[in-house]
Amino acid sequence: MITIKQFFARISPLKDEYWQLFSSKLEKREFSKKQIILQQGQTENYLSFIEKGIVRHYFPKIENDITFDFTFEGAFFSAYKSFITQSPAEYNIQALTDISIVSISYQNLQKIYQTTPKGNMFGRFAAEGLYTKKFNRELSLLTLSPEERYLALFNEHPKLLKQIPLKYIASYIGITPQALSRIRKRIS
Amino acid sequence: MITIKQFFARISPLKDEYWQLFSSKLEKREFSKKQIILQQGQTENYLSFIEKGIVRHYFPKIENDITFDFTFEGAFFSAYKSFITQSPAEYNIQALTDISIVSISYQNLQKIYQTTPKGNMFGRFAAEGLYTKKFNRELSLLTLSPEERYLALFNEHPKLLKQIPLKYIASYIGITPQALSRIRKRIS
DNA sequence: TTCATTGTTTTACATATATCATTAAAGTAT
DNA sequence: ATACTTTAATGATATATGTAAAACAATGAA
Repeated sequence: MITIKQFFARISPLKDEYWQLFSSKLEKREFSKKQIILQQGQTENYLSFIEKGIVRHYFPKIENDITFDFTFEGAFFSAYKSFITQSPAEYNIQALTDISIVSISYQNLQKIYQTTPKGNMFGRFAAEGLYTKKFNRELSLLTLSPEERYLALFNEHPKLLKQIPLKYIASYIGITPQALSRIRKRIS
Repeated sequence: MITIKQFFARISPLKDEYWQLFSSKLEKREFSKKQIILQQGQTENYLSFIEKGIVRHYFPKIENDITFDFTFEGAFFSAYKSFITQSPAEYNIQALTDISIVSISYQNLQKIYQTTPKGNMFGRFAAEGLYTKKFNRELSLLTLSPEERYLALFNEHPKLLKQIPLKYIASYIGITPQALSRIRKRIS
């Protein structure tokens, strides 16, 4: 469990007065395991911070979903393109565990942008974080083997990973569930 | 050859008055083939539009560079993270051909942001484009085979691809030059 | 033009993953 | 508890890519 307040406290340029403004706009939301948080075709209304739990981003397919992202405790998520353009999302977001998230709506974020000159700081911070994550992901897919990607993920989130079904992790790594099962056997 | 003015004409929300303001800040720059546009460690000062030529983004390595991006005519490029945070770039950007680009500096872009209420529109547009490119790239690396990635790239830029050394394309696709050589033979 | 360097292709072999099939285990619903 | 469904593990086989070495081609510098 990591509260958004703790998270903010670590971002030095964002002072108390900003937090006051910001926290007044936050909405606490809860979802149960396997629940769909955002469905393909809906427009993303929130930028969300995970206080507890794990979230999965995927393209729903008849045969096999394509899982392309996980978000863990202490990080922001959103169907970002849908959020900033306010157009329909291309994919689903799902709770993999029971989760607690804290969200700010598109409308409220716009208000903050307009209320204070430093308003954009948070939006930029979130955008940078999401962009950096995608960038690192690209490098991971480009330069590491599936086994190395699994180990990297495992080292970052050893406990949390145990709560994710193997087939989703396999898809995220870019291999079949069979192959991941063998990798696990090999490295154990 | 695609001018930035033609590009702007296609973005309907950005009207003439915006173009007037914007174009006055643009700097035309030229680089010759193989020239380094931005070196690792330098801070990116520009967001640039390619009117003519091809650009390569890569991590310089002793043994083998890691080429992770190409930008072609008619698109924007920047060491984006370096640009928005005004901190040192992690990688190199190089001209693969003689190129003509049109750039706007960080300072001038900030001025535009402050001058007009619609100022952010352009910045957002550029950011969206770069984010979308990374997103599609992630899907490509996740769901396509190296051969399929090569064919996709080839179909998008059949002529331009001929101007890029095989080893850079191989790195971008995530395979060795030998493997790409075999793929080319196989599909020809 | 010549020589040296760099880039590309080819061959041989090792290996990891894909695919298909089967069995075991876990999870879900009745 | 039982039956049913989904997920995971295992085995056999095929294939694409990695690696290493060598030949060949293209490029650039002197």
